Amino acid sequence: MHSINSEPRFETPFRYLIPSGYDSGMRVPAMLFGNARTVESAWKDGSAKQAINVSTLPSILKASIAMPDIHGGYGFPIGGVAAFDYEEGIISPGGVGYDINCGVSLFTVPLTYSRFAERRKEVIDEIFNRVPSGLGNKSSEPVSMNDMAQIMNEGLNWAVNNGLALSEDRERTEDGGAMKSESISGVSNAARQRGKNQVGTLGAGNHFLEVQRVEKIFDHAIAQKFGVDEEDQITFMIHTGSRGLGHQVATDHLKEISGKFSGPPLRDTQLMYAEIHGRQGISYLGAMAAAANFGFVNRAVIGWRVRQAFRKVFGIEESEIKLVYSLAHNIAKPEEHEIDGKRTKVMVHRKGATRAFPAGKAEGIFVSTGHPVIVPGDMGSRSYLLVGDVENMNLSFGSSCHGAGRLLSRHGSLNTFRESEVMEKLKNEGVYARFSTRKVMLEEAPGSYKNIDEVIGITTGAQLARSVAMMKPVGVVKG
DNA sequence: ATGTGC
Repeated sequence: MHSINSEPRFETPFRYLIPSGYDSGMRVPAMLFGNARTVESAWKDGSAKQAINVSTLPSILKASIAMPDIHGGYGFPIGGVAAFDYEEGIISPGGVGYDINCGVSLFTVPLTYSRFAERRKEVIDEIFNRVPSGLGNKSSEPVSMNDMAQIMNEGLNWAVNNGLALSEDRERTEDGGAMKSESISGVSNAARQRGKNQVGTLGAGNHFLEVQRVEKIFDHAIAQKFGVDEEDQITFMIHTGSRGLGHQVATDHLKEISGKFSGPPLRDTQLMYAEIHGRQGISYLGAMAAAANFGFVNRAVIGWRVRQAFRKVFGIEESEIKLVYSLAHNIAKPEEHEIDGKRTKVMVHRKGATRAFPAGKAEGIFVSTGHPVIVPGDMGSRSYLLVGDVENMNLSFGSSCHGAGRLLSRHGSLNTFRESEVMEKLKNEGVYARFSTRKVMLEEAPGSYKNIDEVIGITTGAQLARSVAMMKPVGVVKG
């Protein structure tokens, strides 16, 4: 049926090609970074098919790309990267996801593990009490609508001006924590109302706050430049996004774009898109940037609460706790890439994928090292700090993976695990955990996620990123 | 992922 040239195949041990001849609608190939097992899993759960669907969209360039942690998402796969011609191309809210600027931040604390362990429970309880978590949970200090406008327009600058972040945090945040928004008028009043009560809140599901111990440093020179000085050092990681505000922005714009869509029939209505420079595209992009800025502020404010908790328990000044990096793994942004030997401006969609430009290409202070890539594992497992590798500009639009990906469904986890054994397992692993609900504890139980080491092995083996350090959780706060 | 499932 297919010619030999259109058969999907491994081009290299970690690169699986689905040629554009595989399916009549494909405009470009689909390229899955993975091994035999992850690729099989992508065919099984439908996410490989989703990557193929993305390759049929107008103005897509080079390839529809997937990271080794690919799994099914809304229209576009999670773990997907797709770039569209900037001048005449499209923007698709499904290629960003509902949780706009879902992302991760990593901080270092000047404490060794042994000193931390003496007061582990005290400081984790302190963090749990200062950082609201769980579905629908609200900030203890709602901001004004005027603040909301500033947060959406100026991003992290708002947090710095209000004493909730350090000035230096800006150079350690993607895009300085302030994406340019043409206009925030595309953020509905409902979205703003949801956001004003959620500054500094963690949320639920796989969002978490984790205190960690640096277990292994792979690249001492890069680690030191990132501020990760030695093994046994304490770090903390925050994984959350733009909460109800970003979700509302996605909902509003998908509805608006779908209602007036006039393009050719889509394979999947969830692939709905707008022209980048059309009225709807401009409106969505402005609102998306506003939500992204809210996400950067949210992670920064949570980081500030944790800094305060460490000050209270250990007497460490906020300024001694350094941000390594805060990044977005659900975002679309204009970038320049070389395609077929030509510099081309593209709108890169990364959904469950991390920008990871290598040395020489990276933004600001990271030009000499490459961008840090923060890859959280599941609780009780480990997380990785990577750095963009030189080859990835040609392979993946300078992108890397973002996490482990679920193994069991939420429902499956609820049926599989028991409260007592989860707590026992965490305790045995040396993790003190606080949860706002029992349901989330079970849904996020160790064993619910794929092995993070396999994802990292593929990511580094495929030369998307290089390992810098590995961290083990020692305390967890979850929704 | 998300104040409201199919």
